[in-house]
Amino acid sequence: MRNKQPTIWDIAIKLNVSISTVSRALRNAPDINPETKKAVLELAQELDYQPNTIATSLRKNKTNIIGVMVPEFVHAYFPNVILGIQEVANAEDYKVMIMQSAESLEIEKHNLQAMMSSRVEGLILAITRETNDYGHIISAQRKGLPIVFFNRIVDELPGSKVMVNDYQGAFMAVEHLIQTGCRRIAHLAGPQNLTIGRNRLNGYLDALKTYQLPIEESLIMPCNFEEGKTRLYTQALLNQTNRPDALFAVNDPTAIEALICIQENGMNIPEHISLVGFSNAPHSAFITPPMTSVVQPLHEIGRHAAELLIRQLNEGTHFIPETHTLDAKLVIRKSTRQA
Amino acid sequence: MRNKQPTIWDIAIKLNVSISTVSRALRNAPDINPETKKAVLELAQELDYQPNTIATSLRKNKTNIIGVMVPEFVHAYFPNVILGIQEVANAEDYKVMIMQSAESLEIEKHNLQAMMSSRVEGLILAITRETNDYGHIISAQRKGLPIVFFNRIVDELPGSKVMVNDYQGAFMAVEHLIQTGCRRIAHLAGPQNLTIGRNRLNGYLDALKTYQLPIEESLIMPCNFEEGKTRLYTQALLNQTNRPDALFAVNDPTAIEALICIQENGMNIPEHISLVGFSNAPHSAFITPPMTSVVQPLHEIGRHAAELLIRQLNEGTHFIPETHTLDAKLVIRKSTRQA
DNA sequence: AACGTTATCGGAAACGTTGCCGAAAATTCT
DNA sequence: AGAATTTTCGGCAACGTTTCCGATAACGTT
Repeated sequence: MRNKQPTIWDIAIKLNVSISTVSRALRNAPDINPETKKAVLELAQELDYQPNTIATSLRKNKTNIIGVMVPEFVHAYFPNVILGIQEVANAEDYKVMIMQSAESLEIEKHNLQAMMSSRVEGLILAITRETNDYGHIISAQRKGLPIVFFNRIVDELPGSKVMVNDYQGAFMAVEHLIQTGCRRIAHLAGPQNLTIGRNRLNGYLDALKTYQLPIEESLIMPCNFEEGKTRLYTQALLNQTNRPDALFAVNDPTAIEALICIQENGMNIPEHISLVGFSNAPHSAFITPPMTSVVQPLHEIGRHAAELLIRQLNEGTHFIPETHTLDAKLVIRKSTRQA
Repeated sequence: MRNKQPTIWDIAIKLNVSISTVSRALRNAPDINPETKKAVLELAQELDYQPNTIATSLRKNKTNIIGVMVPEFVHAYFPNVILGIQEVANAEDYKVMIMQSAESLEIEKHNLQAMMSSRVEGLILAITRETNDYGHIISAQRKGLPIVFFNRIVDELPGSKVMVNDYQGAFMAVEHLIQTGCRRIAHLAGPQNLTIGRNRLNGYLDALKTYQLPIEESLIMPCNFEEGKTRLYTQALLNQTNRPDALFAVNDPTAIEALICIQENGMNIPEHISLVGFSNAPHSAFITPPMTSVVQPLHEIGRHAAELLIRQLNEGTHFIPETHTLDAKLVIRKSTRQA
């Protein structure tokens, strides 16, 4: 059904010149008569000629495509990062090929092969949570595929990385609680085997130290991202005789669970107790009360990843991978007291 | 930097056969000795050979890529549709090339050119809200590009279409408001150049008529999907002396903006005012209060669109475009009163 | 008048595949 | 045995471009 699109051949025939000449006219080659160039361009316009990028890619051995693979894109996190990627990629005349691995290692492998087959020039990758074997990734890198990692970082793998500063984000959150008058600040902590859990705990601890508040073991609850547990630990905190006046949660789902528990106890946020989350997803703004949360610069993550990748593409072998750590931002809403 | 990947040439040399033979071995050609085939496949495996799809596409004049262009994908709507598209596309061995037009006609045109240039075999398209000139689309279709439209439908354009029954969904939503006792129901309307906007408005109007409620122009606000505008119009509604007791929003982002505005005015949902959205995004369940909303079968939309497109690709010129209309469902949550 | 320069162009190879056509080798049939 | 057939393979053109290299013509220089 697909009608053939016009080629430089068609243009050459109609103008009675060679395809070389047409080719020269269409790019900005120097050795061509301005008049013939004008004629070619006009005819190209008239025929609505679109260069066949397939042929160009084959000939030049360059696709101008960078791959992006993420575990999913139905939540706002990855789409927003991709937006940032596309911004700089488009500006640098790269196209973006997006794939999603659905949190499946099998699909990740398969997609990676497809990307190699499509000859993407580089890859921006967030691995699945079940990816514990890196053979396919290492193999691709060994074949010369530059990869930039983000969100899910594996220290052992070479390549540039873009991450957010969990420590600093946690510090700011707790600092804000302190500055708004809270003195007994509990932490609903994440798994300590993940750097994300450790870093956020450390930010919490250091903020307390900096402001010379005592650190109490009984205020640090290992919720570990586990649904249900948070509720129990929050209840335990509320039952303490000297109940905390603020909660810093390791992420937003944890914070929301705590919020529900607090409200069920008939307490008000932030009058009785302040609450801060750590955001993966920016819709924490829409709950009641809108939640104060540490938000990540999603756009910026994408921009940095794309910039790093494109720099590597340009600089070639003497590019040295970089790790960029971006600061998080504290967005103050209504779940904490006013300063 | 990119190390050259192995080609059938490399395999041919090492095995002392011709490239034709290697090619035959790699696809499932009949006229080849099983032993040589085995040898080729083993060596290909060992070298981790990935066929160059660029070359194949050029040679076969077939890219096996279908394009998808959407106005945005930071809200859950389009990503979920794309998921459905990918499901059937992958099953049929098509790859999906995703682009987003950022609600800009300029970008839409540019992307369409890029897609033509990349020789996508067909396109699944949701136009931007500012697309009122269809020259670029018609021109692409005239060149033989099959296009399936969804979400934003233009009746005048030929091609298959997948839509949800906006009229029926809107009718149900307003009917529910009426049945739960609301009498002054406002509509935060969408752009009237889009059928989606018109149909939802018509559903609203007909529901009012059916239940013999008066239609008031002052209750119909042209929010047009524009961020910021909704807030102003909602405020205007709340300022009316005889303020409405219910809002039916043309989509969820609009509804959420209205919700924020209402809450900022210190009013309660649904006690003071009921609110119904029309779902682009299924996380309307997680806001406070959880929002009553017309939900669309997003996955199914994607599946239908991809199936229609691929059928058209297979059947060629004697394919007759179809329009599929899928029913929406009203999910009653807490932003409307109980019946 | 013979030469070198310059501007402009055409020819042809190449990118990695596929697929047609025909050749050689192996097999079967008279 | 030779002929006919089948199996297996190699040669080659083609897909649409880019790019190198050399050719032609027009020009200016001695």
